[in-house]
Amino acid sequence: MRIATWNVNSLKARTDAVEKWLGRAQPDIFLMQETKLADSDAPELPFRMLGYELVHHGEGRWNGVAIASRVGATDVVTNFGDGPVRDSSAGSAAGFSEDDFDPFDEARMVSAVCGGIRVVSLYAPNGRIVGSSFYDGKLRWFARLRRWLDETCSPDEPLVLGGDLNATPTDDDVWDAVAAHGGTHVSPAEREALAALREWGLVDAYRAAAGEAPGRFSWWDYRAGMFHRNEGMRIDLLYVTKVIADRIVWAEIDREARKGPPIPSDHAPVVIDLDEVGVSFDAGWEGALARIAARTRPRKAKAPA
DNA sequence: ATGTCCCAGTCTCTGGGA
Repeated sequence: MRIATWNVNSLKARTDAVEKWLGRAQPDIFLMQETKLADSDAPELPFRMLGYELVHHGEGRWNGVAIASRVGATDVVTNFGDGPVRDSSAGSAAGFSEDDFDPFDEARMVSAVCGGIRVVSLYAPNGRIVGSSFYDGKLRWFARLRRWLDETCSPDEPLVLGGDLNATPTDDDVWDAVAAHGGTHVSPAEREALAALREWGLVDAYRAAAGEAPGRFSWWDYRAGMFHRNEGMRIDLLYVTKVIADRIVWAEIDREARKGPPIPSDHAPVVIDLDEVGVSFDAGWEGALARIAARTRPRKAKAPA
């Protein structure tokens, strides 16, 4: 079982790239973010031609999350079950004052049960500036996510929560914690929000498999040659329950997919493979994580140019 | 190095978001 997540930065602009990548990577379950499409414009047919059922939750111009699955998709949940999001197709929706911003008006969460696993595709708010209402909304969004887990999910079930979380778990996940983003993505409150997910019962799948793996990022700004200098952040995460974690046999961030031409997304896909048989967590957390890391062999970080 | 890319409308440029 192969599961992947990728912020595609417009599925419309990236349809060809995504199709090619699906043909090469062959994920069974594929989470997407920033599709930037209305549901009515979701490219269901191209996905169906490749054998995937597409579950799309969008609003038009911005945001948008989706799940493509070739192992079925049932029990769909959007927006934490809290009701419809806005329509940002038209320009009238453009531009929000700080007072208008509400992350729960936006298409940032979709979930389905695929192949016996509950999967959740997430696109966390950016936050923009620490202390802004956008930042406060980001923290409220993370709190809602944790409450949704508390109320609807169990840490004992097979669950994969993945996507662009727009936050780095630790300083190891950012090229320069001081230079990064004027404080967002690295702030203590954002990291506490991620820690609250792990404390609920989730494991950072890539970190568990790859070990320290310095310099392995999933996002690089388009500007200033940051990709070629490998100045990025690991903000695209797959957080999984223990019953999933103990089946991980391989994990990778597909840096090749961040290269052009044509113009790529500014994010790279994150991929994990699950075996049918897992290691046991019974002997203890650290031991299980060490065994997961021992049997996986992600590539080394590419040296900066 | 305030360096790019995506979107829609004001439509070969601009403003907004990342």
